[in-house]
Amino acid sequence: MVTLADVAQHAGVSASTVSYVLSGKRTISAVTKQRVERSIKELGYHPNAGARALASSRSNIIALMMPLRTDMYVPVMMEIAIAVATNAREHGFDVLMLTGEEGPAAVRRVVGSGLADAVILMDVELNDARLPLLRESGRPAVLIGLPAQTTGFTCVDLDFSEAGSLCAEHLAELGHREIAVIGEAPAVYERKTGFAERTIQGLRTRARQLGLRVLHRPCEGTYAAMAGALGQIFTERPGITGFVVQNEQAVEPLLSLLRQDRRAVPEDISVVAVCPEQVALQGSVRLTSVAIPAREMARHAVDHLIAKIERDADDEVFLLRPELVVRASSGPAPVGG
Amino acid sequence: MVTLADVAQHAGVSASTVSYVLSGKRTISAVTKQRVERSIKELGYHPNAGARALASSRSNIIALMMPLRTDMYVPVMMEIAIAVATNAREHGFDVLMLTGEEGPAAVRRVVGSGLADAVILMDVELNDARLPLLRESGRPAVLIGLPAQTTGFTCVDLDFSEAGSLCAEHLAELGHREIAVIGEAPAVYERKTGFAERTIQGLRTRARQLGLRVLHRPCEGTYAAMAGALGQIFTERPGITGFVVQNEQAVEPLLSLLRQDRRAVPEDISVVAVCPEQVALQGSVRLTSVAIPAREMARHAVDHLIAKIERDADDEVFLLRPELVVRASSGPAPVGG
DNA sequence: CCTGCACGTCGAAGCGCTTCGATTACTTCC
DNA sequence: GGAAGTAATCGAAGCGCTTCGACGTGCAGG
Repeated sequence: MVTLADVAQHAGVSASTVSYVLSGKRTISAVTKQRVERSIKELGYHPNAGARALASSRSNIIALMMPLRTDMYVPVMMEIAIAVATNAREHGFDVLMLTGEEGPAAVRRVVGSGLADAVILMDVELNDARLPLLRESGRPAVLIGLPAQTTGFTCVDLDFSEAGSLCAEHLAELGHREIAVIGEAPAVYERKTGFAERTIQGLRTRARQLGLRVLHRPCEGTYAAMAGALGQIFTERPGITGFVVQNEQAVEPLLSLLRQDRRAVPEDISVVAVCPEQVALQGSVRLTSVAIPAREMARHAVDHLIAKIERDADDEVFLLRPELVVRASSGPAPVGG
Repeated sequence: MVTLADVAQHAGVSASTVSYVLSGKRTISAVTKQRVERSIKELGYHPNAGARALASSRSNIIALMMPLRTDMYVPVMMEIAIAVATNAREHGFDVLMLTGEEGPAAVRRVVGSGLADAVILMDVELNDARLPLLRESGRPAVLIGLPAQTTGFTCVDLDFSEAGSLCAEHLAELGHREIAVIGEAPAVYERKTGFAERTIQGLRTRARQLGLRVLHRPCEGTYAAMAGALGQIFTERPGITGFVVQNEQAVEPLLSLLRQDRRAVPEDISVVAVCPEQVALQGSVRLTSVAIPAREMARHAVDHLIAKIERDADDEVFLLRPELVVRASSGPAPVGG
């Protein structure tokens, strides 16, 4: 194992000089710098992470706490995770992956031991047990999601309320008067993550203003569940001509069932989804949708976290503006509907 | 920040005693032990990870190198990642998430700096550029997947060849004589990950023995691609009555298109999938399938890696035995087919 | 009674790095 | 021409932990 001292000796300088070449925290002459850099390369030197962390009390590691459950938004979570990792690397940070398994204790452990310099929390619940711990730890943190109480944290999320509102607007503009919202599985609502509620609330508010009638049904993302829900929905409200779906797993079942039911999309029924772009593009119908911008969220989260670590930036709440893209699944309400 | 020394002082013992209480590497009297443990609790002490790593040259971190691309097997990857993390924690290890982005350099960095004690590589290609680096680093490593040259590594993977074989057998037993295999997207084959090839090869070998005629078509997991492929397939081989699908994204498009085509599953057409259990259970039809056992793979990988770290266990190749579960998507070949 | 051995504890060295003065050698400016 | 500064480098302290050897103590065996 090659150490700083080895490099110093090889280059004929002191250890501190090598360190300063590496960190750039003091001016070093071009000649010395080159000599040191050559030695580093020749010896194949890699600074020891542990020693570095100990001496500088900075690990250059960000902890990313992921949801344990894989029942929801898997692609989004994965995309966020990968984007966080990629982005963090650009700032010289690595990412430690924590699962929900360990619960709030994980936060204490990772932060208390100085393993991570900062934390990103995914799948944040309204009254998340991890938040008080994190707050008192004083470590920089960014939440992906929106808890009830945001003080002390930077939060990044899609403005789901606005997303819901956009969906209502779009369908209203197309002349629809009665719509159904297929929501996430009931478990998601029970978990109090907030985003599902915010969507439906934003949608309802706008719908009221526009004179749109709304029926909301949480629904598991299986064919069976969807078939059940759909039957009920049409029995209860035969006049429904529009669907808003916020449950990526439910999208294909819905489309497939409508097809079996001889209801044409978009001629008879319009469908708008709140889902990752990929889902909207890849299904049997190119969906009119509001995208969930996973990468952008990850980018914001990491950038802000780094800013907090390095020059302790202020807390902020980033509510990303949703955009509705019209594709092939929505159209004018059928005449006489 | 509370240190070992603080705890020692508070408990009225020396620092080394505290250390030994923590590690259990020397016998400590019950009395002292309790006293120390109380002090630890009272002071809220957390050992500093950096100092520990420096002193012991063990970081208790495993690096998990994930595929960058999210074009394939996302749920499987995610499930593996989470299972790896969960499992590692049970052994007192944390998991550092590396993406493919950085390429082989990531291996060098993480291993050279002592950031990680060991590495798990996912999405291993036949002649993966990371392998030589890893081999010369001498760090314990486990590969998920099967490269051309396995010496020096422990590998964990599903026995895809056997999986293919099982699919052929099942369809042959049901009386099918001509089948089609819907494979992964062409890009997956070009990438030379091997598993897709192994499946088709195992399937072909068994099919030959059983007098089964096979048509193999790699296919993107979109409706459009699937529609195109399906058209071609039935034109080319109208007698086909069975499908084997190894592309989780293609499963629903296939079922949906068959339905539109008025071909009933399983009466007219049998479908067998090689996919995660969840996909097999959640679609419009409960699929006869060979499961991809993500968790089991993760468990094997972590357990063996820990064994290598702690008592440097031998390299092994774990080829998990696939199991075909019969569900609603396969049945006897139609008479006169 | 002394030797030998296990047990329980301590002290000190050292892991590889960062960082804070201190030092030296030049400039620059009045 | 000397004071004052600046640039480039070095030495040493110390980050918080692990670990090795040493040092009592108490007890069994000869």
